[in-house]
Amino acid sequence: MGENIFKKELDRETVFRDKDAISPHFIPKELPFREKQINEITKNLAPALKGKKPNNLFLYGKTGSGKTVVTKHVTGELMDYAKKNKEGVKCFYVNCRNHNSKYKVMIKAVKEAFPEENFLGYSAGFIHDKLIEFINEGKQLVMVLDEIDKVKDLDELIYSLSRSNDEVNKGGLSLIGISNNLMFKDRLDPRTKSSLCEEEMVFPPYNAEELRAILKQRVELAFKKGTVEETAINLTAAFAAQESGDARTAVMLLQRAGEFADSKGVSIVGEKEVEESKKKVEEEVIFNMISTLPEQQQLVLKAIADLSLHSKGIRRITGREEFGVLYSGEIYDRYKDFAKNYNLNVVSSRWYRQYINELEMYGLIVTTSSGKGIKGQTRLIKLGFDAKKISNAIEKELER
DNA sequence: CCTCCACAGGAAGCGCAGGAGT
DNA sequence: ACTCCTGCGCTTCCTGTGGAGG
Repeated sequence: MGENIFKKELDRETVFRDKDAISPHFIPKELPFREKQINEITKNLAPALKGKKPNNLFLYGKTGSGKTVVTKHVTGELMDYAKKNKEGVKCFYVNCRNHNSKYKVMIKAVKEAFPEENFLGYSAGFIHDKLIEFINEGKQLVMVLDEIDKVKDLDELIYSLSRSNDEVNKGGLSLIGISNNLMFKDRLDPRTKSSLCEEEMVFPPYNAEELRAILKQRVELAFKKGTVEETAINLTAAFAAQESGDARTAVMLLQRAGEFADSKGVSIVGEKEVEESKKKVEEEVIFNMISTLPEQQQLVLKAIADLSLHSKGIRRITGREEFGVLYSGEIYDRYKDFAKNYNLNVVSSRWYRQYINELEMYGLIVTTSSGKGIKGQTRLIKLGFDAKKISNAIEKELER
């Protein structure tokens, strides 16, 4: 009673100083351990300032290895310089997850070139001509295509872009392609490949020590002084290093840990908060996995969860006693019951085995071949995560 | 040792949807 | 707009495998 709820919310104690600085989209001024990559990209793009077309560039590296952030940093600097010196250089960034076709990318490009005009609905030919017109004024256009593997007709896109360069006598168009999928290059037309990969660069994952330094830098920007314990940073770095050196998840983990501290009204972020936030992230990952699973696989998983909850639990396997181990056959029987209850069709046992294999690949279950003590040959199946949580998650999904 | 059990997983083929070709 | 093709999810059929039990 009394105090306004918004005032209360705003007055709330927080460990953050500038929360943006720990969001995954933030681009820090300093990018440690990426000097080499920054230099190379800079060297590659510099000719644009002298009116020469830079080489096309292909950047590869796992998620959270700094590809996007480094590229945005360098192109930002380039634009700064160009603006001050009135050079005819323009950079723009496209995430191909949202712009996943040649047409969409081209639209984005001309919109960038002529910001005051609207091009939606125009023919592909018109768009192409418009782009040529822009470059022909002697300008250099640098396109950054993030997640470039998501473009459906990439061969055509790259072909028509490189053809554009032949059609103009001044100016040029170059691109920086970014991907975390190295395999996708093999699916490309050889000409596309050689055009896109005039220069290539690999971004290695960060190790624990590097992650620690990155986190420290971000903590300084985003958190109030003394609110984050050293051990919390170390633990976060260790977690993220385990998970393939992804700096983005590291940053997210710490952000969440801070939010946890705030919501609990604690003024210091310690190991406990980091652990809690990791647990939460993991749960979300599991839930996301389950919700993208086909209905039938959800049923199989539910059968496994249900049996591990309600069976006697302990079984004697090769002398040892193990908890929550199930036979393939009993799971199939339970699955059939579930499917009938939900009025869904029942797949054959052969296909059920296929499901089991896939669930194992996703890491949701663990399987072993049966050994001594069990008649016949079967697979022993165990849930990879807490049965109750999985069971609840599937329950929610099935009541869609 | 042989047979049976309780499966594992390969091969072939079927029906269907959605994209390419014309 | 039409066919044709291809990939996908699935069933059917089949052979293989390691231990239990007589």
